[in-house]
Amino acid sequence: MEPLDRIDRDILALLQAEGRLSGAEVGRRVGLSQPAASARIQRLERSGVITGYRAVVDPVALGLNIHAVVRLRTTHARLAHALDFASRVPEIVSVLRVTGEDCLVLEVHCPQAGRLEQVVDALARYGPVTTSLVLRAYPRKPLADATAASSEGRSGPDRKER
Amino acid sequence: MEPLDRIDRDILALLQAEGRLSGAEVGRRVGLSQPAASARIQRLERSGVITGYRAVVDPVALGLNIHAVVRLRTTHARLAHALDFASRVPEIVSVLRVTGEDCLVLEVHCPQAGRLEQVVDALARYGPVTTSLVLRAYPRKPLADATAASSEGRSGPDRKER
DNA sequence: CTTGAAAATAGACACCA
DNA sequence: TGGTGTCTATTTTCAAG
Repeated sequence: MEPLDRIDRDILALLQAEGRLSGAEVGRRVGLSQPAASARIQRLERSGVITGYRAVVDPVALGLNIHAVVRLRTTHARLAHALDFASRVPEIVSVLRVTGEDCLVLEVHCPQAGRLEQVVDALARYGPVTTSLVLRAYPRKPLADATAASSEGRSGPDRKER
Repeated sequence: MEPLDRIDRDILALLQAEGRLSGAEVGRRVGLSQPAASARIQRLERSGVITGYRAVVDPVALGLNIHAVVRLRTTHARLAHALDFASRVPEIVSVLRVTGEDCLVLEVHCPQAGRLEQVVDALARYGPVTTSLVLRAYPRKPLADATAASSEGRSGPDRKER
């Protein structure tokens, strides 16, 4: 679990943007030979930094025209049931258990409003629900290493670049 | 933009789970020859169903120990500035513009609470903010084609399997 | 869509700087 | 650790059925 150096961070940025790059291509872009790049990638995979690779699919291209964020406020007793329900509904693609008034923040992709209504109604069995339609989803950003420089000022001890 | 058949949906499920599968391996698993599988994958890519491939990175492995959902309620005039700010802060990895009281739902990954405080404070310049710490993120599910069968009942016209 | 062959590439290894 | 060269395994592309 060594801290990642500059090259590791570059590799992560590359692979988060283009997950199918070959070791040789990654090497080319970060200034390393193919074996060296492949070795680093393997190290990142084995150490659990890279947990997998996913194809990204466009919801609209699948007819999933409605994207919503649903917040659910439930009781401790009902939480497990709500989670179980959420895990069984394919339209609920993301489940976050959070602190605060709401207990769960869910992301839902549905073909039409009617289906969203069904999902929301079903969720409402577990507690009060707040539904927001997503008007626009901005492109998700890659995760950057905590030691990487940020654009905003920081507090705490001086940052030292390794 | 033909409707996807069963095999296309299987391929999407496979690739959303394991984005680096080869055409040959995909073919094996869906019962197709390698050229046929590769052709379908290309078709899905070119038609915009598959928009890319990403490596998935573990935030904790990067020292990003704090994961939060921040909801921002801002004015129309300030919205553009808030979006601009969000795009410049690497810790803000997801931005959703939504309907309802809140205008934006943001996901933030920070190394420590101090950094989250900075981000939240900065966001608060654009309007009232509600912050929830993520206690647990359940694994994201693959997107399933709208024509695929769901576990819950549905309304509207009878479903017909093709 | 399948099979079969060819061309291109990627990944793995051994050895050296 | 990284670079080079090489060898092998895979992949992809293409021609034909």
